Amino acid sequence: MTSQPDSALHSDVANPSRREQILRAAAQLFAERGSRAVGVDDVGAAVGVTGPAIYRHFASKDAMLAEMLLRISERLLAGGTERIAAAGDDPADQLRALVDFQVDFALDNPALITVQDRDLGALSDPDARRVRQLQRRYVEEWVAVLARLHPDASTAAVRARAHAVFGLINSTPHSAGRLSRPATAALLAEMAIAAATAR
Amino acid sequence: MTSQPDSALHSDVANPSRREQILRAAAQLFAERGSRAVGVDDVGAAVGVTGPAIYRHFASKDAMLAEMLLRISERLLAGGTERIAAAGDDPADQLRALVDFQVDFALDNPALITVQDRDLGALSDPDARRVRQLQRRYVEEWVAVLARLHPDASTAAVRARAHAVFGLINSTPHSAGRLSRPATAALLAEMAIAAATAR
DNA sequence: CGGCGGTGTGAACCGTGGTTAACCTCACCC
DNA sequence: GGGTGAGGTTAACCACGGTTCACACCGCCG
Repeated sequence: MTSQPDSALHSDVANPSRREQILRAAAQLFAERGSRAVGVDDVGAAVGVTGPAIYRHFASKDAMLAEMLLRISERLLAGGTERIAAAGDDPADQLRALVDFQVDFALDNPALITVQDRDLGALSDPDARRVRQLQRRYVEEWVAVLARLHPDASTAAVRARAHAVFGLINSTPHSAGRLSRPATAALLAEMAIAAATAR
Repeated sequence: MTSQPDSALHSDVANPSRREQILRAAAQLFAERGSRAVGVDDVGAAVGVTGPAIYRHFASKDAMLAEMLLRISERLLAGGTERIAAAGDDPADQLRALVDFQVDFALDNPALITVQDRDLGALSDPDARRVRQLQRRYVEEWVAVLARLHPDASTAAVRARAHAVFGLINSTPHSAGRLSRPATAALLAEMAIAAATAR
């Protein structure tokens, strides 16, 4: 799951294609200022290129954002499914696996977390629908696990619980900094489990 | 037509001044689409008026947003201080008071919650600084209480914990709907306390 | 060598949207 | 009853930013 010699059309972390560089820089800028507040020129400048050069790699600014959000949702859904499968049958183990996964993702990609819930509304209707569908499927993974831990709770309550746990873990971008990464991870995981299993 | 001579400069909930109507409509629209995506015309239309009419009540669109965010921060800080004072000396009681307060606020004003952390970056530097200062003071109220409950935790850890609890409670806008208000309030409060006191 | 696809540039185009200007109406008041 | 000021309206102004265009550069392949 690390660097392959890139036979498959440049998707390396070490030597990213220009397209990839743009996507990363854009994610960073979008997270800092909001997608509507950053210009195409800003994104270009961030990778050492002028604004219009972007259009050699993306059809439009909106297409850039759409691809960004779709990727995030896909990564989360795929990762969640995988972690659950690897965790065995005990719902408590599955919960811990999901929590660890989400905590790692949030700590590794605070910018993506921020963009995902701030700029979803800037997408075109069809794109927004696809992203929301992926997000919903991911949430349902959590709901299924939480439902087994709270057998007598309504699905509405379980879903609200899932969203609350996301909110807790995704608070990372707000508290970024002072605490060390492993300490933050341990703290968030502990709190998330406590919140998820409360009552 | 609607104007009612209000002894105290029109700040009624039942019969709000035009200025007040605008602020509320704007908060709603900003929450739904983001401040940069809603036009002055949209805000005007929402209160049955044309766009430029806004300028009879606000110096600019940015001034509108600034006043909105400043009020939120002030209400939170004032409310937090008051609830702590009314809760007595036991930090556990103080925590519960803060949690209940924040839960009520979040459930009563999901739009304001959304706008506050999404559009802070759209403020002018001086306005943003004032809002951040008020927010920081509110956070510090929480930190003080949490510190007494976790005597051997670093301030950085306690601050991260506070942000995580905010994230949990402020998840309301995402899970809005299906569950009844009192049920949601009870669930969020329970989870927040569990997360705040975990370990 | 010569064309060709891929990438980048500066200039120009143009819609959108915040803001201002000029004018209107009407309740209120001396 | 005419002046006044608050609050609206429409039309115009203007800056900003996404997008397109025409052109340049360059590595590569036949």
